[in-house]
Amino acid sequence: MVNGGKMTKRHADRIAKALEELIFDGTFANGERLDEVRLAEQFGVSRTPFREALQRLSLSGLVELVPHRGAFVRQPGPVELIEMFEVMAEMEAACGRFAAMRISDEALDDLRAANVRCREAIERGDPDAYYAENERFHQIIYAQSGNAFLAQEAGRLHKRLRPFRRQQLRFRGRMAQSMEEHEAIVEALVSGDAEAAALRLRGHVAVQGEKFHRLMASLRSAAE
Amino acid sequence: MVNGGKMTKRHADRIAKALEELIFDGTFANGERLDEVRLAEQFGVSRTPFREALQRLSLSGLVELVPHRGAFVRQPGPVELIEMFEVMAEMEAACGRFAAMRISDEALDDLRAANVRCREAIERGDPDAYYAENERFHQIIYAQSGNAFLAQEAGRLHKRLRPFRRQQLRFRGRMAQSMEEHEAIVEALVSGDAEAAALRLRGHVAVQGEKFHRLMASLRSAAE
DNA sequence: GTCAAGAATTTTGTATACAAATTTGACTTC
DNA sequence: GAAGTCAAATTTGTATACAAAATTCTTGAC
Repeated sequence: MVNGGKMTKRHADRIAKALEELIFDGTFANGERLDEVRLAEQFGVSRTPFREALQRLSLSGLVELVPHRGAFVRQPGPVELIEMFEVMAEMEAACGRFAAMRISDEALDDLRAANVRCREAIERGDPDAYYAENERFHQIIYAQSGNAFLAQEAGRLHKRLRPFRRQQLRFRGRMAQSMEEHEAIVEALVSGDAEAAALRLRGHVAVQGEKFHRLMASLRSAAE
Repeated sequence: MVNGGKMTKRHADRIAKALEELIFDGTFANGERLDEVRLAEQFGVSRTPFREALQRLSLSGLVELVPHRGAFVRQPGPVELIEMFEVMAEMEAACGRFAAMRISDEALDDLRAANVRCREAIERGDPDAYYAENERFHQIIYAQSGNAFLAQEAGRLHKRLRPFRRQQLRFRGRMAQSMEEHEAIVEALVSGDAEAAALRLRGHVAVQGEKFHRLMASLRSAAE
């Protein structure tokens, strides 16, 4: 019972979301300080709810809150990014390991359906549609881990890495490869092979080899 | 650069820590509402920093913040607890997998030293000392994963589960068994066997078989 | 010209005051 | 007597005012 989709009209919520977007978008540069008075006024609220929003973002790691100094946006650097992907890979592997034993038939159908739409998106050459279905694919696996806590944590990290994962798909041939990996993952889940599911999901998410260079390249371009 | 041990004198920090303790200790019952005005006064501060503290605790999952209703302490129930231990086991397994390849010789010595002190604690029949060294053992492995992000996440969850892990050690024979598992883990790390390290750490942390019943029993007694 | 010390200014942290929303209780009605 | 409705009273959410800390700018000495 986690305040299911109730439309909260709290200013703090709205601002936290907005700031999150602006940080993801790169509107705010990396070390930039978020001026409380200026931005609060810009959002049309007082400092109190604005600071609440900052508090939350600091716990998500998007801003660093230095005592008596202010809030600074904190984009992950190359090292931290690699680390986060490493953890993401392990989390997805864990989800896959559990899901192999716990997934429902309906969910398997949903995965297959998502993959079909993925393939259609590739044929249309539509990376956005592909990304949307890819997202759905992974969310299903999180949920089917049968572990709500794990699903939540995986979702959190996924959200944080979203812009970077998205970027990765724009590289030539990656969508097709990703597609094949998806199908191998479903196959492992269908046959209930926990280790294979874990291994394939880890490999699917892990940033290694060519993917590593591509990530670094995208980082460099983002920095300019 | 995450504000390393700097002694912050912010009220919000102090109160967040204090509340955390009180919730862990079970001073606050499960669904209990945390009255802002009463508790803020009790802590000798105004509502503003007190609410900041609540915000943080809500993001750690220790309290649920219902809009326009208040803050309610949220002790994990049996299901969530099992789920959290499941994730903890996977995280430690991941730490072990990485550490097997990345651990330093000094850290291996530290692990052996911690184990020696563990054994001494058992001989003295001192569960508190054992727990302290056990904690150290695991923290070393987190750090030696060579992944600061993973180490941080593992540490967070470890902290959250601390009271329950501690309780587990009080059961007859568990310390000795835990000790053996520690040594098997070190052995795997020494030989650089990533899969063995992961497997053994997962098994060490996982709550299954007899441990499950014990956890349930301790929960029941805590509820009364 | 550079560096240091200190005052002025800016900015964060906290307290208080006010507004909005929810809960509670009384009163009415069936 | 029970249920519904409306008003009073809490209680949360937000704005503003004040205090404390840090930064910046000025001023003076070497």
